[in-house]
Amino acid sequence: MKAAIDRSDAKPSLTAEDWARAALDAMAAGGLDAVAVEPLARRLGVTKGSFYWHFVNREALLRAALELWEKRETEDVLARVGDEPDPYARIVKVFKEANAGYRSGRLYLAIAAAEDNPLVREFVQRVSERRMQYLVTCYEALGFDAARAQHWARFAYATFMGNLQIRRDTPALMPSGAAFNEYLKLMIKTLIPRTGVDDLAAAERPVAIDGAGTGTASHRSDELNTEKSS
Amino acid sequence: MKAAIDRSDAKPSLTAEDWARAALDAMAAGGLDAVAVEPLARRLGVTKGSFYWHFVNREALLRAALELWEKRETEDVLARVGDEPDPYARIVKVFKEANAGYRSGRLYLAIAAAEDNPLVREFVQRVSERRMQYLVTCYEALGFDAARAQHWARFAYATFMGNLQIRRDTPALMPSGAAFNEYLKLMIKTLIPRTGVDDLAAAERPVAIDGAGTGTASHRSDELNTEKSS
DNA sequence: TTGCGTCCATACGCTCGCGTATGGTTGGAT
DNA sequence: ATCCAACCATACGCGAGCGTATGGACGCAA
Repeated sequence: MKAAIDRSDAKPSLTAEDWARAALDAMAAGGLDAVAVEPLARRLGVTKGSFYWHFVNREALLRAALELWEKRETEDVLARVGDEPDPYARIVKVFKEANAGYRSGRLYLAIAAAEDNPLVREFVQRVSERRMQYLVTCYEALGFDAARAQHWARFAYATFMGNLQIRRDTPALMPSGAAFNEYLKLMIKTLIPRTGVDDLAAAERPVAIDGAGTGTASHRSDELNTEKSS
Repeated sequence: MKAAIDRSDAKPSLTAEDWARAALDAMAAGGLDAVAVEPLARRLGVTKGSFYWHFVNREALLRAALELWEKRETEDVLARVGDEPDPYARIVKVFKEANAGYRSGRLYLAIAAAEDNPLVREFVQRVSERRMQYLVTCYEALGFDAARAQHWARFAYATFMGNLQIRRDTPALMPSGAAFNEYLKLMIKTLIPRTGVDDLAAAERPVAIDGAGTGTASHRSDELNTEKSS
């Protein structure tokens, strides 16, 4: 009855990326100082001897983890939505992805909380600015001028970040099911206004001016069957 | 020339609240695990011997600090705006206070980042829910029904929290001066809609129905001379 | 078989923070 | 003057994490 040891995916040696992944997991769960060599080694079923073969010290692991994070953040998140031609749909997708996933959002909050570490701060700043820049281009594609696009992008990004915070700190205040879809619809409708009717100086630009073509696209904020995993 | 020791406010013994204040400062700067006995003692110019006279252990200090924080949060922040009769002006004040102060916001982010600690989580949850509840009543006073008030309050609160995050993580993306006032004006105008013209189901309620009187108050979102200390 | 490089275990010293034990120094009441 | 309590310093043991120094075990090529 002694089950034969399955050698298929047991432990064919660890790689540096395995350590980086584990470091990110620990980060999401316990913050920066959860990225500790000995606890991680125990969790991976090895000892420190393994770690100090792959990395020179703890900071090297932290850097590897942050680089892996930045790579995921830019490749996966943005590249997956980047092929959407309609800027309106792009923003909607970002919002839906962000509020559905929550896992990467939670990781962001954990990493950003350690902004006192200069290395962490460097990565967080880059990732955050890139996200914002993406939103800015979306709003510019919708016909907003640079200043207005900046404001709306910041507005939307702040709302998105705040939703992550609410979901983490007071999950009871974040609705689910139909109420969540209503909430999402409200935010989307509010944060992506029709270009000429936006806010201040309403009569300045009568309608979408930028020749992006896709300007007054579908604008159907229904079929919001989000809600993947909590 | 040996200057006489100024006995006025030198060190007439420390109180437990002194320790709690120092703990909150440390928390804002370095997170939860910056609330360490010996480092705090060094910063206060004493030794651990002093600490363990006032508190039984580290957790007692943490609890005292969190209680002090909750007290500040409810007394100072809410009580200072609570005497404003107009609900519209109340929301505006909350937004302006929040975006100007930043010190209490930064502290919130630092504390909330340690949500893995059950004690911290308890306090964060209470404070956060109370803030939200306050906003909900504001929106209800504006004439929104319960569900809609919930959605708008959550929306506004999320935006506010996200602004804190942006200001901390990428301060370069947060404008200052006139541009900041524009940004504030945009958010206020967007997040406090006129009651009948709000969003979904526009024709349901023709105008402010709740007899709150102050419904269609001033709505002047000018004179936004915010910007106190960065 | 021998040799070498990869990957990891074991053992050690160091630092730092927690908690305890104990003694010392004040100020005020009697 | 005396005594007690408030307040703090000093010294110790403990655990945990970092980094180093080794010494295996294992695979693979010559």
